[in-house]
Amino acid sequence: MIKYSKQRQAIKNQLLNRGDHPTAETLYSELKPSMPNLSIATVYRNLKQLEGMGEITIIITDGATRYDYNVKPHAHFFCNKCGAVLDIDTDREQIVKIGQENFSGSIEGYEVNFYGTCPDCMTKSRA
Amino acid sequence: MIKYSKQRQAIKNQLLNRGDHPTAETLYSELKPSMPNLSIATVYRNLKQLEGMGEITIIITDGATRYDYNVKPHAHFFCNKCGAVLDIDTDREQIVKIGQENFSGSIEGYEVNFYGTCPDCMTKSRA
DNA sequence: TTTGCTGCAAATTCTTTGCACTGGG
DNA sequence: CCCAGTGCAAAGAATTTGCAGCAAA
Repeated sequence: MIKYSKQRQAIKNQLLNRGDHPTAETLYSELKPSMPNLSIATVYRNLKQLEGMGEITIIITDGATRYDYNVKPHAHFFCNKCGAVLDIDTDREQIVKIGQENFSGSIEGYEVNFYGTCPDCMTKSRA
Repeated sequence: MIKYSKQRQAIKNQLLNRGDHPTAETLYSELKPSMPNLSIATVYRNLKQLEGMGEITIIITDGATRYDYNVKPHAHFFCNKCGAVLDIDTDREQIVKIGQENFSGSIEGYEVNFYGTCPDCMTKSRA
């Protein structure tokens, strides 16, 4: 049985409020001030548990793993200039269809990552 | 200037001959018998260098990083049953278009991973 | 000869685990 | 009460780095 814990609640809130894709370390250091004896292990344990319950999604990146509250199927965009990680809405049907075209197995899930220059950096470099 | 090294050559060959997506550890243990004082550090260094030169592609996975000789744009398929990593040909244009539909930045590259049951496992479970 | 490459081992980084303790149900 | 959840520190796994010797160019 899953019990309530204020640590888990705080982690969920933080992820939800940020709306972006922080690492476990980031969440930890943001929560630490208000919960001085929070442990990084607790953060990892809860993130893993939340993922198991389907409440969050993990994003495997070079270096550290990132976590995402978003439930809707979408893709991620990694800016090569500033390192930002953004969401891009994509149509599940279309993606799966493309994969299925040249593959006879069964596709149950997918993950799409785009790389390039984010709108912000494009604006900056134009200035 | 990049110098020839038999270690690097061996790593490239192994990657090319296998045709699949081994981890650095796998390559290392396969080459070790014929090169007894090969070091895992050398394997990592060369894989990173080859990636920088564009000769190979890295695939970031849960756990360990995998390496791929394939240059053509394609997607990867991860079998949830047997853990196999396979290639799926995909059309670059189509994928980038889908991303671009809801995003104003510039998409320069992408990576697509599919998850599901591979043809082999489908056959087995049917038996 | 010069400078990249190698092997080795130690160091890092990210994440997980063991354990005694606390607190929700 | 009982067991999931916690904090801490130690353990792990994957990868990187420092350095002295070796070997391409």
